[in-house]
Amino acid sequence: MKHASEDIIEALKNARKARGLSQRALSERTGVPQSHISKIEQGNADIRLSSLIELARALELELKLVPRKALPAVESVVRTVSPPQATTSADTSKDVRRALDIIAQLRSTFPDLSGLRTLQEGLQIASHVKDLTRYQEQIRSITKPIRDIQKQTAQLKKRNDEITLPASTLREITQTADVARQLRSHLANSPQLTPSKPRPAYRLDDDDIDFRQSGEAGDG
Amino acid sequence: MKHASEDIIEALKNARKARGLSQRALSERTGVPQSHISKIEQGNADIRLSSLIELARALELELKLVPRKALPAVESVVRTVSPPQATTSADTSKDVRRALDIIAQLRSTFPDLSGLRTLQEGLQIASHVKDLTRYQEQIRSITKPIRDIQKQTAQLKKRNDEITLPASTLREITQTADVARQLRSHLANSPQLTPSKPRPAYRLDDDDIDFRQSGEAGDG
DNA sequence: GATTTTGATCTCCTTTGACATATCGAACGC
DNA sequence: GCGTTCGATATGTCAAAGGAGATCAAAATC
Repeated sequence: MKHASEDIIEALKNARKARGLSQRALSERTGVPQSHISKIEQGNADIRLSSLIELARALELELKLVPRKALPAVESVVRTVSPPQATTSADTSKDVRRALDIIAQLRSTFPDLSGLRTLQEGLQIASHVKDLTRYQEQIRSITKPIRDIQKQTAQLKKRNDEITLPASTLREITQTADVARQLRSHLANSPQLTPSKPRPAYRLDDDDIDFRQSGEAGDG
Repeated sequence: MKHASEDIIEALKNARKARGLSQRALSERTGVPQSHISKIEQGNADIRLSSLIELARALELELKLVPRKALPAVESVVRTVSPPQATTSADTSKDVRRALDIIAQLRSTFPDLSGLRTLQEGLQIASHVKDLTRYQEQIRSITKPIRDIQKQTAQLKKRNDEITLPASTLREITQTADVARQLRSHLANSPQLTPSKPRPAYRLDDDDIDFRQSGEAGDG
């Protein structure tokens, strides 16, 4: 249905996840059925004000009507007071591992997508870095699209025999690959990389990649 | 029905009035029937998110989900960016005159309510002050309850023959009377009072009161 | 590999918002 | 007085939310 409410709904969803709550957990706190929460987060329900407030309160959020004029200032304040989020480095590592699994699947389905390999390279290097705190944002911007793509293909798999990727998805892969390339060069210069335990000539795993600033020059 | 949505609804209502829009005018802009807007502002409708956003946008407001932690900061910012409101002194004078009319009615119905006399005194003094800008807030906090009380009694009048005031209303009158007393003492010291045209020994109108710090001491 | 968790989806039924339309009393202006 | 505007209400219709289930596939966990 997609209302103009997207932002609010998105914020609600993010808040729930940020607090580590499942839909069912939130359902128990609020009395709102899980099925309904799902519909809401999907954007398939035009929720009532009382319900919205109820959900928001359970997530320690308050609904505010702010003058359009004051919006930028308010957003800035919110960003300052409650920083982007405290994702732990451990969470990020988990994300990386999960994304690598997904990429492995995807690569077997789409062997000819070079972008996937670039993504894999970037993430594999990242998976060997102990503290990913500094790279959280970059990594998230890689892992998130990957999960999205997987969901897409999963849906396609259910219906069709033939799996095809829409142009938009291909473009997303390309863009994300750029981020992965950036990440790789950042990490290559990182003091964090040399450490851990000595690895035989940088050969890491079975399918692992040599990540010393390997040429591949072109960046776009 | 009274949901926790009160604040939002109140803000919406205030925003409409601040922009000088009638319910019908807002209705035309948004397509939402006036009858519905009335119900909403009355608190008798649990509005849907899409409708709320629509109304808000028409009033140049944006709905925001802000972390409870950031609330004070946000409220402060909003106050700074969009100042309290520009009620004109003329509007205030009008409010005062209207409230005086209402009090006259109320006093004839409830001759034994001394609080009403205190209110009348304060407002009558105010009605002779040219520029009420400095006292807008105080005056509003007097006139608003008066109008509310009138609405209550008006409703009672429709049903019953006997008109009685609930204890809560009596308490409201007492509290408001305190504000009126404050206002009177403020105005008594105001340079604005002496002015206008010479009045015969401060006898103003037919039912007017001598407002040089007149005793009347007792408050109960 | 087996089990639990999670989120999406469906059904059945009740409640209620949204809209249209009309009326009402109070207040204001002419 | 007379017409207008304002906000509050009433009635009837329709679509969608709310609520209580249950089911299911994919993920996460062990």
